Amino acid sequence: MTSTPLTRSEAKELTRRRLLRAALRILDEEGEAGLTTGKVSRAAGIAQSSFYSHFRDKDDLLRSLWYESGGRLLRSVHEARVAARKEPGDKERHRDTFRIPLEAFVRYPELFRLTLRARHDPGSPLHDFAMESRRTSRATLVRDLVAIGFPETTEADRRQVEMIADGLSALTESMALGHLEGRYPDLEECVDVLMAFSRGYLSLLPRRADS
Amino acid sequence: MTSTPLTRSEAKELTRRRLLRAALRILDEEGEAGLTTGKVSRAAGIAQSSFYSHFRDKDDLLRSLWYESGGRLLRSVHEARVAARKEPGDKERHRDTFRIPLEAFVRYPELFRLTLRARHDPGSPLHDFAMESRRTSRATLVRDLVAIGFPETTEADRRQVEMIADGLSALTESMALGHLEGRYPDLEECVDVLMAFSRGYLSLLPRRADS
DNA sequence: AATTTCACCGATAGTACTATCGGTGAAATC
DNA sequence: GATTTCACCGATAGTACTATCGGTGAAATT
Repeated sequence: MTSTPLTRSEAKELTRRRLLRAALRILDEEGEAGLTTGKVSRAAGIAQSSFYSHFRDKDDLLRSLWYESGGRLLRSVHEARVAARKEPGDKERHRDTFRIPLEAFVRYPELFRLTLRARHDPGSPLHDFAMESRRTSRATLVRDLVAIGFPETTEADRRQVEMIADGLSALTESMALGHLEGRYPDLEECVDVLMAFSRGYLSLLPRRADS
Repeated sequence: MTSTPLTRSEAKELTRRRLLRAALRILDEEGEAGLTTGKVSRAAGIAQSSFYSHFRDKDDLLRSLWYESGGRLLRSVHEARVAARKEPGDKERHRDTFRIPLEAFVRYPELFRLTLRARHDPGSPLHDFAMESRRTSRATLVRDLVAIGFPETTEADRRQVEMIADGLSALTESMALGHLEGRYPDLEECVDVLMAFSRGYLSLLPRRADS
């Protein structure tokens, strides 16, 4: 019971956070069609009209949700992945490249699912953001694979690395979804399977001529 | 220019098909939020109110779309996959297990994307159908994998086969998406990569003691 | 040929939601 | 202590969509 001598701006910021949190919950439970200014406001304990003291309109809320939460999540995954790839050849580091994104997705399930939904729904105000972030993510992964030794001399090479990157993302996401659905309680088992699949695409890696 | 002495029920069936086709196009371009009885009807060349001569309500339209088109697609994939697995050990049959679903997805892009969208959107009237069909699909794949030799004695075994099945679906779907986005014009290249990944999970297959 | 059926129409009642408006009181500023 | 600011409120205009209704004419049935 800390007494609450909140300043005006502190109180406002608190309400804003409640709105964002409520929006995320509603989105996760009912999808974008279920998200209305009325529901969010009621869930946050304010009148529907007061919503507009915090956001210009509904799209503004969604954009804020993306930038202040979702974008951060994806960026952290990329950074962690890049860091993990700094130690190539290390078996445990290799597991990390799967474990870290997996843990990030599982840590923020609503954001993870929001991203997937926005990616597939062309009508979502977040569709373009989701696609853009997907492109970035893929480009990062491609760079990592090239660093490991995948060739990108011909167009066909290029396409192949991109396919592998896409495949790895899809695999990781499906394991995270399975875990969140309660089917795969142990994340390490998920990493095991991801490692097994990775043995497959590594067979496409040409033998090094040097060293 | 065949003259058109259409019977009444033929004309009605034609209108119904136009409605379903228009709905599929709008869904693909704008998502479920963009689908209104007015838009579909106008696109099919009838008045908004006439929509209700063909469907009880909007959900009825979506359900019809699912059962008369989407469900058929998924069933055909399963059947083809099962048939392809009838010849185990054959390299070309193995490729078929990837090629056939891939071709089915690519053949009906709107239905494919509709399925993905419904799967991720809890607010969609098709969500439950999509999840159910996903479960069926997974179960089929698991049975195939067990037939190949994957153990399912312990709970951990069971989980692992399911993960592999999930992974294979996710991989195939991501390749199909990449092709539909124009990034992977050659489906055989997609099959190549899927085969490479499959080399990985096959390494989890225990050596047979007999024969 | 008379009668019935029904796909289609325009009009509209009903519903749900968005976004704006003027008002209020307490916090912030002067 | 007087004044200003502003987060919040209820009320409401405006918009978009759903689904129903009675009417119409041509096809189908008798």
